[in-house]
Amino acid sequence: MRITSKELARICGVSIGTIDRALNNRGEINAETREKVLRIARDLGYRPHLVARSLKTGRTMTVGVVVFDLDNRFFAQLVNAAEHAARESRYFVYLTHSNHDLEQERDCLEHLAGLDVDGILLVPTNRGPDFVKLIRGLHAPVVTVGNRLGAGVPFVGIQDRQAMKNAVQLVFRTGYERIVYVSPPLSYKGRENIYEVEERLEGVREAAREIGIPLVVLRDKSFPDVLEDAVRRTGARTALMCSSDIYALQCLELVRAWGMQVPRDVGLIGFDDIDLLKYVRPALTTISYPIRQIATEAFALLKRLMEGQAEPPEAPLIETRIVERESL
Amino acid sequence: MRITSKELARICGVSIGTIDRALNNRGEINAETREKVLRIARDLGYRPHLVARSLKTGRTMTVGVVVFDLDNRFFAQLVNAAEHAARESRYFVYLTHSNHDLEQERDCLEHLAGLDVDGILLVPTNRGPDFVKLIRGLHAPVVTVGNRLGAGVPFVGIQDRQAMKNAVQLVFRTGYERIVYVSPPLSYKGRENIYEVEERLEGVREAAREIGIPLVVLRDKSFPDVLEDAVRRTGARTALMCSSDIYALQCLELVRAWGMQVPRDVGLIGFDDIDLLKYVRPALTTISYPIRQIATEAFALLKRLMEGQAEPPEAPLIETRIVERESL
DNA sequence: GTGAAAGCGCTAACAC
DNA sequence: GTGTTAGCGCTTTCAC
Repeated sequence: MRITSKELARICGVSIGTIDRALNNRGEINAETREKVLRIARDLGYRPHLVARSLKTGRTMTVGVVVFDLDNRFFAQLVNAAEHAARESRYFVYLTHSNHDLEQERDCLEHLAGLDVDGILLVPTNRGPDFVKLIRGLHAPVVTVGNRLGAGVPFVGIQDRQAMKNAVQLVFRTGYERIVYVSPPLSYKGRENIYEVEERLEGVREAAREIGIPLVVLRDKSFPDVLEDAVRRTGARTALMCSSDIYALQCLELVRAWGMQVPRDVGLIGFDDIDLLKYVRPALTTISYPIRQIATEAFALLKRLMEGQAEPPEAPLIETRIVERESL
Repeated sequence: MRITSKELARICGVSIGTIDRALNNRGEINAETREKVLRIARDLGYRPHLVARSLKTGRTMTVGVVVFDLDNRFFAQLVNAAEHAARESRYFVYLTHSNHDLEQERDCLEHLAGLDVDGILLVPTNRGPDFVKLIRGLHAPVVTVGNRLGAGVPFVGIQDRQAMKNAVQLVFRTGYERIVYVSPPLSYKGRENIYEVEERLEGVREAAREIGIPLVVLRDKSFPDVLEDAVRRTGARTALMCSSDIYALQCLELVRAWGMQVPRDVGLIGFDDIDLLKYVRPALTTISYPIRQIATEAFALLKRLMEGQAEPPEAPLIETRIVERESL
């Protein structure tokens, strides 16, 4: 069995209060006594019972993280960076994962609240007033990432819309005469929060309109079936823009299958700059998503919230940059 | 503030004992009373305080996971699968990550023990008797994955050695006349546990000796500097074998840079079958690492251990299979 | 069928 | 400088 402070007190021949003073060096205590307690504690492998401490102090020094997909490289990086930031501030991480399921996401949040986490980092798939109400009822600060809930729920994100506008301009400047934008839905069970997908689409639309470059939007999951037709429809020089790198890679395969080459026959640009791009040829031009920075800033915000600081819920959106490689 | 069972009792006008009977439907209780309590609890958003429950019951329904690298796709999948398995058994996951640091790994384990987790899933980097002693002192069952500690520490893994022997045989049968095996060290700060790296190397060596096929082993981190020489040294048809897919992808790039083609000029085979291979051309032949299965079996074993079952610490190693694609 | 009370291991306030 | 004690929110045993 594990050794408790009470037992340690008995063995050291002092009171439990003295044990506490020695272990957490608080208050006045005889140096000799402290040394003795510390030594015996070490020898016996005493380890404070953090659950009991939490019950007493009301702080768990723990943050919960809720993502909807860990298999996705993207979230893995997010969790990684968050874990890193948390550790630096001596917080531990409860990882939960909602598996694209709206109900499971609510469960995760409720459970984390039950575990009395000091704060929660959430990549939401739910949205709407009921969900916001649930979040407020958690009695723990929540910071969202990726999908914005609005309604004053703290959020850290990037300038999706502006990023796409910049990309469209680059496409135009590079000499392309039309754009096919591939933006399939991220599929969840049930209703979805597709804030980023919508923002990016809006950015493309706005910029295309302003510039006056023709735009075809493919929003369906079955875009591979219609892509070739969309690309070859005219003789005009076409750029394929994708709402994420994963789709861009799919497009790359398809284009190759038709016997066309990137960028000679068609231009291609992705979004996210996922790390596996370094193994892809031709090297994909893309928009970088500063996931590390997002995670770090999100945790920093969460930390300030956990420490009771008043904060504006939404910090300025983070700028992105285009990573120009070979595909455009 | 959150609402407690005591307060709920006051509001419902019953005793705290009755509250418990209603909430956890135990023992005999008047149906009406129960309904009333349940209704009020729901209306008030009562949520059991899991920390307090744990303190009382001595079980946290939580498992700790310790990996040394989350940025690595591989561990992300492991964590993901483990989280999945854990959730199915109503366990929650504490994720910690040792960042390749031996000391940090020990910290993680100690902290998890302090958090009173019911069990721990560990991908160890430390090894040796002191580390095994530390693990035994945790007072929680530990299952290791990836690197074997021996000394009776429960372990779930694959037949690394046999997998490599099979691969060497395939290489030979396919008509290659010599092998260059690339197996750089996984770098940790300090001493490392490289059980799998060693097993794979040993498998290659044994099989090459048995078959009588010439073998060059490149164990250094700087293998890119000497690879070309090692490959071109003779006119014999050469197969490049790598201890992991990541190195195989690096080799692929290098081979291309010399103006050679895979598999026409040189054969290539990796290990792990990481998912990003689906975007790589030529498609890489590799050995699949059943990470999902490993995670699932590891958690299943951990669960039996947590439930107090006596178990042989090491289950039979899991078989692998070669995924034949285009590179060999 | 319900209430009262002890106690999990720790921290912190108070007494000596 | 040290000891004693209450109490965090829950579960569980024992009365009634």
